[in-house]
Amino acid sequence: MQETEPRFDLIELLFFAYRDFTDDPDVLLNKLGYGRAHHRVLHFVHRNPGIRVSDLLGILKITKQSLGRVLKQLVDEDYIEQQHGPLDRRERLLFTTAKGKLLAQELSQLQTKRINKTIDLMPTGSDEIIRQFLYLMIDEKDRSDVVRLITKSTTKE
Amino acid sequence: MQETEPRFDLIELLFFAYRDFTDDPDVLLNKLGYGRAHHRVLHFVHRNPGIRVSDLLGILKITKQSLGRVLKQLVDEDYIEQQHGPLDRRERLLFTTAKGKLLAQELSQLQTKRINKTIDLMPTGSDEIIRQFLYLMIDEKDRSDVVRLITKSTTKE
DNA sequence: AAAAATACGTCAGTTATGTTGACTTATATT
DNA sequence: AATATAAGTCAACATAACTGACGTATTTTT
Repeated sequence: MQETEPRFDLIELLFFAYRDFTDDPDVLLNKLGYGRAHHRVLHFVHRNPGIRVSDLLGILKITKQSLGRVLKQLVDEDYIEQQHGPLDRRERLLFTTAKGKLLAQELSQLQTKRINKTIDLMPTGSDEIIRQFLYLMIDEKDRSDVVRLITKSTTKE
Repeated sequence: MQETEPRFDLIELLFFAYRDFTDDPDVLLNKLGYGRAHHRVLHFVHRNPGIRVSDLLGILKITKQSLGRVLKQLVDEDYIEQQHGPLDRRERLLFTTAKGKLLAQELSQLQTKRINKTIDLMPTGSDEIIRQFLYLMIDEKDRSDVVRLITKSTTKE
């Protein structure tokens, strides 16, 4: 059996980089009594206004029950609102409220700052290499879904 | 207030890439009844043979009680063994057993395969850019600690 | 029109992983 | 001898995930 030399450098850098990357939002979220689960839900609703519950489940890859708990809190506290689907009334389409948009922006600002500080220190063209690396690290079967998500609405307002 | 344009592309790529990156080991670990916490402990003990409990706590940034629970299982099931410190007998230095080394290797093989498959598809020199990016994403205060960890023992055997 | 499928929600119980706080034991340092 | 340190332990709790079963509204199929 051929043993590939382990890439401990990248394995460990990914671990530490991701930990600090998620820590900035976590600090703000904890002040509001929210966790990372709320962040993910708010983020993807913000980025995909009118997303259906079942599509959100598909993105997050969690169960309906898990989503239900955090979604209920976000709706109760007026960060997210639900509307019946115009064609199919069974659907509950999800939107961020003004309050929700603001929080989502604050959270993405924190992460954007860390990213921009980093990119600014690197050679021109690095960001394209990094995007490509992260893209190729995703399971092949999921890549087209991710591209569709990322290239979507720039959420201008 | 100046609004920086949010980097949704990198924010979301990081989310999906990290999810799939950790999913490979998770599948194997679940078969053994272990979770991600066990993985982290096993990994850092494997990479730092003879590490003290308190230093491991510093790396993982969890409490003694949390570590205690998973560490006890790994010791009981013969993946990790403890030895008294030769100079200070209060210390319990941690080592992987043969069984533990094997599992740690299998887990890092899975992650290494994903990394190498990715790097192979990219232009020469990309890995240095990626390393730099991940390094600079880490909190400045922690970078020297991380470098010390990463450049350590290549765990040859 | 009736039956089946779908979208969503909910109740109840479980697991994994983290937390605080208080205390113990062994050993080293002052 | 007194104090500090390294590690472990007991108890209680929080969060975020899980499974399984079931209910309700609505749409689609037969």
